[in-house]
Amino acid sequence: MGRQKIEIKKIEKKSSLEVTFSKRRTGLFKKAGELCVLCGAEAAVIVFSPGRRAFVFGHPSADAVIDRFLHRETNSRALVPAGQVHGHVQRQYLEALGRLEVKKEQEETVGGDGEGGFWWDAPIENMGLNELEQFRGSLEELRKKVADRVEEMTMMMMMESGPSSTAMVEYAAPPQEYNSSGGVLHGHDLAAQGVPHGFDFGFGFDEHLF
Amino acid sequence: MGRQKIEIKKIEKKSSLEVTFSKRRTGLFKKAGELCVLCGAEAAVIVFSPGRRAFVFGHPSADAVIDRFLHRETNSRALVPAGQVHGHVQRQYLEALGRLEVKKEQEETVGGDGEGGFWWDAPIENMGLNELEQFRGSLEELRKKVADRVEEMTMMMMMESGPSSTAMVEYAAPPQEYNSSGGVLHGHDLAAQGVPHGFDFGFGFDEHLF
DNA sequence: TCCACTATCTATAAATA
DNA sequence: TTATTTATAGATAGTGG
Repeated sequence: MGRQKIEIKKIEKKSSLEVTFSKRRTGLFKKAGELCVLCGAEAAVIVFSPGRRAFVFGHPSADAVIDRFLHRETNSRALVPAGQVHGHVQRQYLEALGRLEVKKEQEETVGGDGEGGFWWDAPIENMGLNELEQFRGSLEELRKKVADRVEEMTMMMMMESGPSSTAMVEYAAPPQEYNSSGGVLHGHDLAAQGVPHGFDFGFGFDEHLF
Repeated sequence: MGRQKIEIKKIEKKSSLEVTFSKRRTGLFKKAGELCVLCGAEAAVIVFSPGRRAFVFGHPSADAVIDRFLHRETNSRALVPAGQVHGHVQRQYLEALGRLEVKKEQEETVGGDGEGGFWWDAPIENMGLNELEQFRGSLEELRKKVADRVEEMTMMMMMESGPSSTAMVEYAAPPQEYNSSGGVLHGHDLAAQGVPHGFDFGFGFDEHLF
């Protein structure tokens, strides 16, 4: 919004950066305040400037909101960064990449023979109604899993700006399930049964972000 | 911004409030993200919906920023003695951290070894931009594939029910669901109770100088 | 069916380069 | 200060629980 469009990447010119920081921080706080008033929400915003100064907004107060958050006294369906993860992830990723390649090849031969295909390519022509219904449910769950994953990745990519990363991931999980599971990156439980998890077809920040 | 100007005061119509909350929260997070990228800042935003759910944004992570804020890990020219005001919260934070650690461990086991996980569960946190893009492409492909498959099956099932069935075969999920459009206001807006109405922007601003 | 969001489209108000 | 990009009000539909 301004005389010209800008790319969302780090501003190099120090003076511009400072001006922008100041203006946008103000705008951010204002919007947070409006959200609170308009919707009766409670919110806290903490911003550290590149110069390491802390700016805080809070309603009813930053501490109150943080406190409430830390208590997780709610169905934390929080969006939190999936960020900084442990060292061996890199290796995991490489392995995953490997599997990915395999998958692609398999996909190319889809329809060919039953052996190389995936469960979702099973012939449905001969299934009974019940079987079909179940099968479809599984497909839908898989679809959500994938859709969620795509969304998550989109978020990550939006924020991606070098080696550091930001993303919003659903912390999901109602309170009672908290101790046993609670991340979108899961889905193992069902996977073990050969049944993919969840479903949804909403893409959030798919197109008009940044 | 929008079809018409609105006053910044609590929205009374519940359905509008919910829609507005969702949209503005999204916008707020986006702006926070832009501020971080543009200015190399770190920020956390915590929002509690009137429905009392927590939504959190953070870069590099909400916990990191909150931690930094609570510990005043900056050149302490703090206006408020950290220990005094925040001691309580700090302890809670540590407790929360503990829970978090547990969660992380669980997450780590997901993609742990080659077997058991699916490729789409690969950790994306440390992927580079290119890799992310590729990965996302694959996910999108899969998503389409699955979506098509679901559609095909839906068709099949409709045929399968045949001309005899009384049609109302509640399809478990997507094809045609009822809609829940506009809501009558109900009233258990608990969160709003504790929130002072009609504020004029004199609240909550708090700059922590260091 | 209700609840609490989330998505999408357009016209227009606001943020901001 | 503006010109211009963006966010979002309003209307409506869809989602998962």
